[in-house]
Amino acid sequence: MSKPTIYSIARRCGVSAATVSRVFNRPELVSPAVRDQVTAVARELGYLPNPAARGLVTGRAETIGLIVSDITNPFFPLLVRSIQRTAERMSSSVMLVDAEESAAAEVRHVARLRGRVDGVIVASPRSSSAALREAAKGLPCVLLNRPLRDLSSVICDNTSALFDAGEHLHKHGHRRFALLAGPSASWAAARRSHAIRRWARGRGVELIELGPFRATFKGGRQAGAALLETDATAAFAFDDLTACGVLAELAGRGVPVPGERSVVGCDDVLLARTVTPSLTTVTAPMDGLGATAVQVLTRRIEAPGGAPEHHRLPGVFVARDSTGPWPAS
Amino acid sequence: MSKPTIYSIARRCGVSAATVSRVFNRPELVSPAVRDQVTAVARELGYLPNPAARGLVTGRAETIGLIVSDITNPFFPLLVRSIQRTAERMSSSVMLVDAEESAAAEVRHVARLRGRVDGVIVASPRSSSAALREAAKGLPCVLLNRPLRDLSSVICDNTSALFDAGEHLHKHGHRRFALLAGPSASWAAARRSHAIRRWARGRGVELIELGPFRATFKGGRQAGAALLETDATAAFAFDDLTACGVLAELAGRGVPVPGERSVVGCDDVLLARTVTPSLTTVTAPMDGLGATAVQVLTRRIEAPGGAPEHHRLPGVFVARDSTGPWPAS
DNA sequence: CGAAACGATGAAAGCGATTGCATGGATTCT
DNA sequence: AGAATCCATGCAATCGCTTTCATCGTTTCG
Repeated sequence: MSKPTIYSIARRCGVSAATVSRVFNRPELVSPAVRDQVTAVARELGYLPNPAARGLVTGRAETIGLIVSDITNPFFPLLVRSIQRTAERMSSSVMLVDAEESAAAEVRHVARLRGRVDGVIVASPRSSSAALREAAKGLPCVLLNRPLRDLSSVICDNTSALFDAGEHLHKHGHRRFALLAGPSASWAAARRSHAIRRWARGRGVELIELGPFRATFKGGRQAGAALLETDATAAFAFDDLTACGVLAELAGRGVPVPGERSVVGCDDVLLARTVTPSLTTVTAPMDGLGATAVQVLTRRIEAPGGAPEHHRLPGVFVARDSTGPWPAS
Repeated sequence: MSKPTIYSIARRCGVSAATVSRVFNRPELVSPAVRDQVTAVARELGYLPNPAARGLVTGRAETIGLIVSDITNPFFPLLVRSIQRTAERMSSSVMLVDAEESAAAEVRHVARLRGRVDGVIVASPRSSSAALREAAKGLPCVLLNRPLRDLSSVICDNTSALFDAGEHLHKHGHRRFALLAGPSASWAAARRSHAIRRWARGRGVELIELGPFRATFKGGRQAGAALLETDATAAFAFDDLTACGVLAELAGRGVPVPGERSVVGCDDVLLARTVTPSLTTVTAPMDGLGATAVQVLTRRIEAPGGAPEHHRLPGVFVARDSTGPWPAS
């Protein structure tokens, strides 16, 4: 007994295959009686439409591709989850691909995905803009955390939240700050550094720039060590992972946080709430980012001609325990 | 100018579509001259075979499904990466689905995947054995970290590594141990607890059983608190995440590790090397687990009738800085 | 030299669905 | 009542590819 098809159902119901197809796609075109019978038989036989066959005629795979630069980065899991949820609501599946931090792999993978998916989301791409543009040619594509004029993009803007972070520290009495810069190839790193510089200049406080450091725990430890060679009392880490490294380094050297130094992270990954002390950071609107990306992509899939959309979602500052008054009360 | 198909290529080359198809699938059947010409024209036109059309006739999607119980658990990223690599080598893609810790979602997702994939890997399933069996009926399936007679499985066995861990601690002078049990629904947790109990009994040392605790950082902090109410000098945490929680709790209360207490984790996730002190733990052979799972699945896809395979890969004990002599020297 | 074997190619039949068009019976309008 | 609509359904083409079988020109062998 091979897999049930619309034909086996049609035969059993004494109708044509077209009618069976309609029952699933345009039920309003079928009389209630037939509709019910077909539905019943389909269930009984355990019928499942063949996606390949459907895809062949509709030209849709009902699947989107998601390329992440590094799946081991704690930033991504929540993003993936949010994207998956949204996609599922639009009844598409997600093909996840990990580029393992390689720009080359990134474009290779969008090439591979082409044809198997209706469009792709590239999260925090490492590739050059030119490479991305080329790779996405003729394929609906949304960039996450990387603006690019001719492609759609959804970015998280932490500028104002970082201002808030600065103000928070300033109010606590801090006057000498350290900027622990992230990887120079990262658009987000550049943007964050820029925001912090701007704030410091506007506030007229001292800003010591260190780095760039890699966006890893280890990079954070190095940043922590570098921090201790300055007399900055508060530091902006590139992201939470780095901030955790800083925390670990300071803890290892017996430097109390926030007693002697305050540290702020960025992104608010799971880790941020769980380290000790819990991280003061900037919450990225993960759900919003993922949902928006999927929606924009869906729009581009349905109207491939349309103009690229650009969305900017703000992060929000959240104070926890890694920042405190200076001098310590 | 619509997408190139084997027909457009065939026309341009003055051959039949069948020949073009053969060039890609059974090149040895085509004369070198024709083969080269077709290849050249295909490249020139940017031809890509349509997976839906191919899938329709071959019945293969060249895709495998991967269901993880919780993508935010640091155990998974490396596993995903390894599975993806292996799948890619067999030129299949991976559809990743996060079950968000829900048993119901797990089986729902394997149902959804059915038809879109050639088979599925379910990693650390939460569902009941009966539910899994039912869900996998007629679909090639491999379970990761959950043995089940009638389905194939690949499991990581830490029994002997945990013995090593015990011996390591015993040699360091520890005589009173705590077992911080993991979630009762987890097969891995049960197995680990069992191994530790067996070792302790064999060694004739005292074992204080605490828990079960959730397999989260927070669960770990609770476990840490519970640990401090006993006079055990060394503790076996369920996994690294939990162990990190324990470490954080002890650090928060000013209890030096490994000075006053030793802690061992399990899995050796990225986190384990990066926390302070770095975790003594049991390294899971991630690459092996992922690769084996994909290979077994491939075999089941190609020979759906075959008997289920069961693979057991041992973890290996690795001593780092969270364990030390007792009493401290 | 004729028969057998072979190698390269083409014609055509699906794979399982969607969908535009035709059909025919029932309903509604004048 | 006859014409005009409308609704439910069927027919058949189509999506792009794979694959079996037939064909036909060459080579090889006895």
